Amino acid sequence: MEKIETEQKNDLELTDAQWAIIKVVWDNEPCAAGTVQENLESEKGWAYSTVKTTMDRMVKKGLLKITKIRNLQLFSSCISRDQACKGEFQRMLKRAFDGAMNPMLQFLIGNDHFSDNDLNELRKLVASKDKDGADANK
Amino acid sequence: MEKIETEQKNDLELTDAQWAIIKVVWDNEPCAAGTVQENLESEKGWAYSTVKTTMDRMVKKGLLKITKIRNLQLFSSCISRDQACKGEFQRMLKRAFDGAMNPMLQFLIGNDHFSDNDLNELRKLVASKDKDGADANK
DNA sequence: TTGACTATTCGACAAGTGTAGAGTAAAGTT
DNA sequence: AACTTTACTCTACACTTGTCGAATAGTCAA
Repeated sequence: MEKIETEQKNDLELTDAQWAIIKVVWDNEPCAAGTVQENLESEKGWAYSTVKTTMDRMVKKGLLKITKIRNLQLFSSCISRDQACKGEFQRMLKRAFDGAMNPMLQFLIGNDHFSDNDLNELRKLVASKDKDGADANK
Repeated sequence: MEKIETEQKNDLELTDAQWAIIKVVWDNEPCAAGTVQENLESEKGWAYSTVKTTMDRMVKKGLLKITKIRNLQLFSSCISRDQACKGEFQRMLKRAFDGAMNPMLQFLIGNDHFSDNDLNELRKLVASKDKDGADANK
Protein backbone atom coordinates (compact mmCIF):
# COMPACT_ATOMS: atom_id res chain seq x y z
CA MET A 1 0.00 0.00 0.00
CA GLU A 2 1.12 3.49 -0.66
CA LYS A 3 2.17 5.91 1.90
CA ILE A 4 -0.81 8.04 2.65
CA GLU A 5 -0.08 11.50 1.40
CA THR A 6 -2.03 13.19 4.12
CA GLU A 7 0.45 16.02 4.37
CA GLN A 8 -1.77 17.58 6.99
CA LYS A 9 -0.26 20.99 6.37
CA ASN A 10 -0.78 21.77 9.98
CA ASP A 11 1.12 24.34 11.89
CA LEU A 12 1.55 26.44 8.82
CA GLU A 13 2.81 29.84 9.65
CA LEU A 14 1.91 32.69 7.37
CA THR A 15 3.46 36.11 7.71
CA ASP A 16 1.46 39.26 7.13
CA ALA A 17 2.79 39.57 3.61
CA GLN A 18 1.89 35.98 2.88
CA TRP A 19 -1.58 36.48 4.24
CA ALA A 20 -2.13 39.50 2.03
CA ILE A 21 -1.02 37.55 -1.00
CA ILE A 22 -2.87 34.34 -0.41
CA LYS A 23 -6.07 36.25 0.19
CA VAL A 24 -5.85 37.66 -3.31
CA VAL A 25 -5.05 34.23 -4.65
CA TRP A 26 -8.09 32.72 -2.97
CA ASP A 27 -10.27 35.32 -4.60
CA ASN A 28 -8.76 34.94 -8.05
CA GLU A 29 -7.14 31.60 -8.46
CA PRO A 30 -5.71 30.53 -10.66
CA CYS A 31 -4.04 33.85 -11.20
CA ALA A 32 -0.78 35.36 -12.31
CA ALA A 33 1.67 37.14 -10.07
CA GLY A 34 0.95 40.35 -11.90
CA THR A 35 -2.69 40.11 -10.98
CA VAL A 36 -1.82 39.75 -7.36
CA GLN A 37 0.61 42.62 -7.53
CA GLU A 38 -1.99 44.87 -9.11
CA ASN A 39 -4.56 43.92 -6.53
CA LEU A 40 -2.23 44.86 -3.72
CA GLU A 41 -0.75 47.89 -5.44
CA SER A 42 -2.74 50.55 -3.63
CA GLU A 43 -2.78 48.82 -0.29
CA LYS A 44 0.83 47.78 -0.15
CA GLY A 45 2.69 49.47 -2.95
CA TRP A 46 4.87 46.45 -3.54
CA ALA A 47 6.95 46.12 -6.69
CA TYR A 48 6.24 43.22 -9.00
CA SER A 49 9.39 41.42 -8.02
CA THR A 50 8.59 41.75 -4.35
CA VAL A 51 5.29 40.01 -4.84
CA LYS A 52 6.74 37.45 -7.19
CA THR A 53 9.62 36.59 -4.90
CA THR A 54 7.30 36.14 -1.97
CA MET A 55 4.96 33.99 -4.01
CA ASP A 56 7.83 31.82 -5.22
CA ARG A 57 8.89 31.32 -1.64
CA MET A 58 5.34 30.37 -0.78
CA VAL A 59 5.44 27.78 -3.52
CA LYS A 60 8.57 26.32 -2.00
CA LYS A 61 6.83 26.15 1.34
CA GLY A 62 3.84 24.39 -0.16
CA LEU A 63 1.42 27.23 0.34
CA LEU A 64 0.89 27.89 -3.34
CA LYS A 65 1.40 25.92 -6.52
CA ILE A 66 2.12 26.90 -10.08
CA THR A 67 0.54 25.74 -13.28
CA LYS A 68 2.34 26.87 -16.35
CA ILE A 69 0.59 27.83 -19.54
CA ARG A 70 3.06 28.64 -22.21
CA ASN A 71 5.06 31.48 -20.76
CA LEU A 72 2.62 32.25 -18.02
CA GLN A 73 2.62 30.96 -14.48
CA LEU A 74 -0.72 30.64 -12.81
CA PHE A 75 -0.74 30.35 -9.07
CA SER A 76 -3.28 28.53 -6.99
CA SER A 77 -3.46 27.91 -3.29
CA CYS A 78 -2.51 24.65 -1.67
CA ILE A 79 -4.33 25.43 1.53
CA SER A 80 -7.85 26.54 2.04
CA ARG A 81 -8.89 29.70 3.74
CA ASP A 82 -10.31 27.59 6.51
CA GLN A 83 -7.06 25.76 7.02
CA ALA A 84 -5.19 29.00 7.21
CA CYS A 85 -7.65 30.53 9.63
CA LYS A 86 -7.58 27.45 11.74
CA GLY A 87 -3.81 27.49 11.78
CA GLU A 88 -3.70 31.11 12.78
CA PHE A 89 -6.26 30.59 15.48
CA GLN A 90 -4.59 27.52 16.88
CA ARG A 91 -1.22 29.17 16.99
CA MET A 92 -2.62 32.12 18.86
CA LEU A 93 -4.29 29.72 21.24
CA LYS A 94 -1.10 27.79 21.79
CA ARG A 95 1.08 30.79 22.33
CA ALA A 96 -1.11 32.89 24.51
CA PHE A 97 -3.52 30.48 26.13
CA ASP A 98 -1.74 27.17 26.48
CA GLY A 99 -3.60 25.87 23.51
CA ALA A 100 -6.92 25.73 25.28
CA MET A 101 -10.10 27.50 24.34
CA ASN A 102 -11.16 27.94 27.88
CA PRO A 103 -8.44 30.30 29.07
CA MET A 104 -9.04 32.34 25.97
CA LEU A 105 -12.70 32.63 26.74
CA GLN A 106 -11.86 33.65 30.26
CA PHE A 107 -9.62 36.29 28.87
CA LEU A 108 -12.25 37.60 26.51
CA ILE A 109 -14.83 37.66 29.21
CA GLY A 110 -12.58 39.40 31.67
CA ASN A 111 -11.43 41.99 29.22
CA ASP A 112 -14.73 42.86 27.75
CA HIS A 113 -13.76 42.25 24.20
CA PHE A 114 -17.24 41.51 22.97
CA SER A 115 -19.49 44.05 21.39
CA ASP A 116 -23.27 43.76 21.53
CA ASN A 117 -23.15 42.42 18.05
CA ASP A 118 -20.68 39.75 18.98
CA LEU A 119 -22.86 38.81 21.88
CA ASN A 120 -25.80 38.22 19.64
CA GLU A 121 -23.66 35.97 17.57
CA LEU A 122 -22.67 34.12 20.66
CA ARG A 123 -26.24 33.75 21.81
CA LYS A 124 -27.14 32.24 18.49
CA LEU A 125 -24.21 29.92 18.75
CA VAL A 126 -25.01 28.77 22.23
CA ALA A 127 -28.65 28.34 21.37
CA SER A 128 -27.87 26.22 18.35
CA LYS A 129 -25.41 24.14 20.28
CA ASP A 130 -27.88 23.62 23.06
CA LYS A 131 -30.29 22.30 20.51
CA ASP A 132 -27.71 19.95 19.04
CA GLY A 133 -26.72 18.78 22.43
CA ALA A 134 -30.28 18.03 23.42
CA ASP A 135 -30.49 15.53 20.62
CA ALA A 136 -27.02 14.18 20.80
CA ASN A 137 -26.28 13.91 24.48
CA LYS A 138 -26.17 10.25 25.30
CA MET B 1 2.34 69.95 30.23
CA GLU B 2 4.35 66.83 29.79
CA LYS B 3 4.12 64.51 26.91
CA ILE B 4 2.02 61.62 28.01
CA GLU B 5 4.24 58.60 28.12
CA THR B 6 1.54 56.21 27.12
CA GLU B 7 3.89 54.08 25.08
CA GLN B 8 0.98 51.88 24.28
CA LYS B 9 3.24 48.97 23.39
CA ASN B 10 0.65 47.83 20.95
CA ASP B 11 1.26 45.56 18.04
CA LEU B 12 4.01 43.80 19.88
CA GLU B 13 4.98 40.65 18.15
CA LEU B 14 6.42 37.85 20.23
CA THR B 15 7.97 34.79 18.70
CA ASP B 16 7.47 31.35 20.18
CA ALA B 17 10.83 31.54 21.90
CA GLN B 18 10.00 34.92 23.34
CA TRP B 19 6.67 33.69 24.58
CA ALA B 20 8.30 30.78 26.33
CA ILE B 21 10.76 33.07 28.02
CA ILE B 22 8.44 35.83 29.06
CA LYS B 23 6.07 33.32 30.57
CA VAL B 24 8.80 32.19 32.92
CA VAL B 25 9.64 35.80 33.67
CA TRP B 26 6.06 36.59 34.55
CA ASP B 27 6.04 33.72 36.99
CA ASN B 28 9.34 34.59 38.61
CA GLU B 29 10.17 38.19 38.11
CA PRO B 30 12.47 39.67 38.90
CA CYS B 31 14.64 36.76 37.93
CA ALA B 32 18.02 35.94 36.49
CA ALA B 33 18.64 34.55 33.04
CA GLY B 34 19.92 31.36 34.63
CA THR B 35 16.60 30.86 36.35
CA VAL B 36 14.77 31.15 33.10
CA GLN B 37 17.17 28.81 31.39
CA GLU B 38 16.74 26.20 34.10
CA ASN B 39 12.99 26.50 33.94
CA LEU B 40 12.99 25.83 30.24
CA GLU B 41 15.76 23.26 30.30
CA SER B 42 13.61 20.17 30.04
CA GLU B 43 11.04 21.64 27.71
CA LYS B 44 13.40 23.36 25.30
CA GLY B 45 16.91 22.22 26.02
CA TRP B 46 18.34 25.63 25.29
CA ALA B 47 21.85 26.54 26.32
CA TYR B 48 22.36 29.39 28.75
CA SER B 49 23.70 31.68 26.07
CA THR B 50 20.74 30.99 23.84
CA VAL B 51 18.35 32.09 26.51
CA LYS B 52 20.47 35.02 27.53
CA THR B 53 20.91 36.27 23.97
CA THR B 54 17.20 36.09 23.36
CA MET B 55 16.47 37.89 26.60
CA ASP B 56 18.96 40.62 25.77
CA ARG B 57 17.26 41.10 22.45
CA MET B 58 13.94 41.30 24.22
CA VAL B 59 15.34 44.04 26.41
CA LYS B 60 16.34 45.94 23.32
CA LYS B 61 12.82 45.56 21.99
CA GLY B 62 11.34 46.84 25.22
CA LEU B 63 9.76 43.57 26.23
CA LEU B 64 11.95 43.05 29.27
CA LYS B 65 14.07 45.26 31.47
CA ILE B 66 17.13 44.66 33.58
CA THR B 67 17.86 45.69 37.10
CA LYS B 68 21.41 45.14 38.15
CA ILE B 69 22.35 44.09 41.63
CA ARG B 70 26.06 43.96 41.99
CA ASN B 71 27.12 41.47 39.39
CA LEU B 72 23.71 40.02 38.82
CA GLN B 73 21.14 41.03 36.23
CA LEU B 74 17.54 40.61 37.20
CA PHE B 75 15.00 40.67 34.44
CA SER B 76 11.44 41.85 34.70
CA SER B 77 8.75 42.19 32.10
CA CYS B 78 7.76 45.47 30.53
CA ILE B 79 4.47 44.16 29.28
CA SER B 80 1.77 42.37 31.17
CA ARG B 81 0.46 38.97 30.34
CA ASP B 82 -2.80 40.57 29.40
CA GLN B 83 -1.15 42.96 27.01
CA ALA B 84 0.68 40.12 25.35
CA CYS B 85 -2.42 37.98 25.10
CA LYS B 86 -4.37 40.84 23.72
CA GLY B 87 -1.70 41.56 21.17
CA GLU B 88 -1.59 37.97 20.07
CA PHE B 89 -5.34 37.76 19.85
CA GLN B 90 -5.68 40.99 17.93
CA ARG B 91 -3.03 40.02 15.47
CA MET B 92 -4.73 36.72 14.80
CA LEU B 93 -7.99 38.57 14.36
CA LYS B 94 -6.46 41.03 11.95
CA ARG B 95 -4.68 38.45 9.86
CA ALA B 96 -7.30 35.82 9.57
CA PHE B 97 -10.60 37.58 10.20
CA ASP B 98 -10.21 41.13 8.99
CA GLY B 99 -9.79 42.28 12.52
CA ALA B 100 -13.37 41.62 13.48
CA MET B 101 -14.66 39.34 16.18
CA ASN B 102 -17.74 38.41 14.25
CA PRO B 103 -16.11 36.57 11.36
CA MET B 104 -14.05 34.70 13.88
CA LEU B 105 -17.12 33.62 15.76
CA GLN B 106 -18.70 32.54 12.52
CA PHE B 107 -15.64 30.51 11.81
CA LEU B 108 -15.67 28.87 15.22
CA ILE B 109 -19.31 28.08 14.94
CA GLY B 110 -19.03 26.64 11.48
CA ASN B 111 -16.03 24.55 12.27
CA ASP B 112 -17.16 23.07 15.49
CA HIS B 113 -14.18 24.15 17.48
CA PHE B 114 -15.94 24.22 20.79
CA SER B 115 -15.92 21.37 23.25
CA ASP B 116 -18.74 20.82 25.70
CA ASN B 117 -16.62 22.44 28.28
CA ASP B 118 -16.07 25.50 26.19
CA LEU B 119 -19.77 25.69 25.58
CA ASN B 120 -20.48 25.79 29.25
CA GLU B 121 -18.09 28.63 29.55
CA LEU B 122 -19.84 30.40 26.75
CA ARG B 123 -23.22 29.85 28.30
CA LYS B 124 -22.00 31.39 31.48
CA LEU B 125 -20.57 34.28 29.56
CA VAL B 126 -23.69 34.93 27.59
CA ALA B 127 -25.82 34.61 30.68
CA SER B 128 -23.75 37.08 32.59
CA LYS B 129 -23.72 39.49 29.70
CA ASP B 130 -27.45 39.19 29.31
CA LYS B 131 -27.78 40.15 32.92
CA ASP B 132 -25.51 43.13 32.48
CA GLY B 133 -27.29 44.11 29.35
CA ALA B 134 -30.69 43.94 30.97
CA ASP B 135 -29.64 46.66 33.36
CA ALA B 136 -27.61 48.70 30.98
CA ASN B 137 -29.43 48.56 27.71
CA LYS B 138 -30.85 51.94 27.04
C1' DT C 1 13.48 40.41 -38.01
C1' DT C 2 12.96 43.85 -35.05
C1' DG C 3 10.96 46.24 -31.46
C1' DA C 4 8.05 46.74 -27.68
C1' DC C 5 6.01 44.44 -24.05
C1' DT C 6 5.47 41.27 -20.47
C1' DA C 7 6.67 37.76 -17.33
C1' DT C 8 10.41 35.27 -15.29
C1' DT C 9 14.71 34.46 -13.20
C1' DC C 10 18.71 35.92 -10.43
C1' DG C 11 21.04 37.73 -7.41
C1' DA C 12 21.41 41.12 -3.43
C1' DC C 13 21.22 43.17 0.96
C1' DA C 14 19.56 44.49 5.56
C1' DA C 15 16.88 42.83 9.68
C1' DG C 16 15.55 39.66 12.78
C1' DT C 17 15.80 34.91 14.81
C1' DG C 18 17.48 30.46 16.44
C1' DT C 19 21.30 28.77 18.51
C1' DA C 20 25.45 28.55 20.90
C1' DG C 21 30.71 28.32 21.97
C1' DA C 22 34.68 30.82 23.78
C1' DG C 23 36.55 34.16 26.51
C1' DT C 24 36.21 37.14 30.78
C1' DA C 25 35.19 38.96 34.98
C1' DA C 26 33.33 38.73 39.67
C1' DA C 27 32.64 36.08 43.87
C1' DG C 28 33.10 32.57 46.99
C1' DT C 29 36.08 28.71 48.80
C1' DT C 30 40.41 26.60 50.50
C1' DA D 1 46.72 33.83 46.76
C1' DA D 2 44.95 30.14 43.86
C1' DC D 3 41.05 27.66 42.23
C1' DT D 4 36.24 26.85 41.05
C1' DT D 5 31.88 28.39 39.96
C1' DT D 6 28.76 31.37 37.99
C1' DA D 7 27.19 34.91 35.15
C1' DC D 8 28.03 37.96 31.52
C1' DT D 9 29.82 39.55 26.96
C1' DC D 10 31.18 38.90 22.24
C1' DT D 11 31.10 36.99 18.11
C1' DA D 12 29.34 33.91 14.73
C1' DC D 13 26.66 31.57 11.50
C1' DA D 14 22.77 29.80 9.03
C1' DC D 15 18.01 30.85 7.66
C1' DT D 16 13.87 33.49 6.84
C1' DT D 17 11.67 37.68 5.44
C1' DG D 18 11.01 42.20 3.35
C1' DT D 19 12.27 44.45 -0.61
C1' DC D 20 13.85 45.14 -4.89
C1' DG D 21 16.61 46.11 -9.53
C1' DA D 22 18.83 44.24 -13.45
C1' DA D 23 19.27 40.89 -16.81
C1' DT D 24 16.66 37.50 -19.68
C1' DA D 25 13.58 35.19 -22.42
C1' DG D 26 9.06 34.61 -24.80
C1' DT D 27 5.23 36.71 -27.55
C1' DC D 28 3.18 39.47 -30.91
C1' DA D 29 2.39 43.08 -33.99
C1' DA D 30 4.41 45.84 -37.68
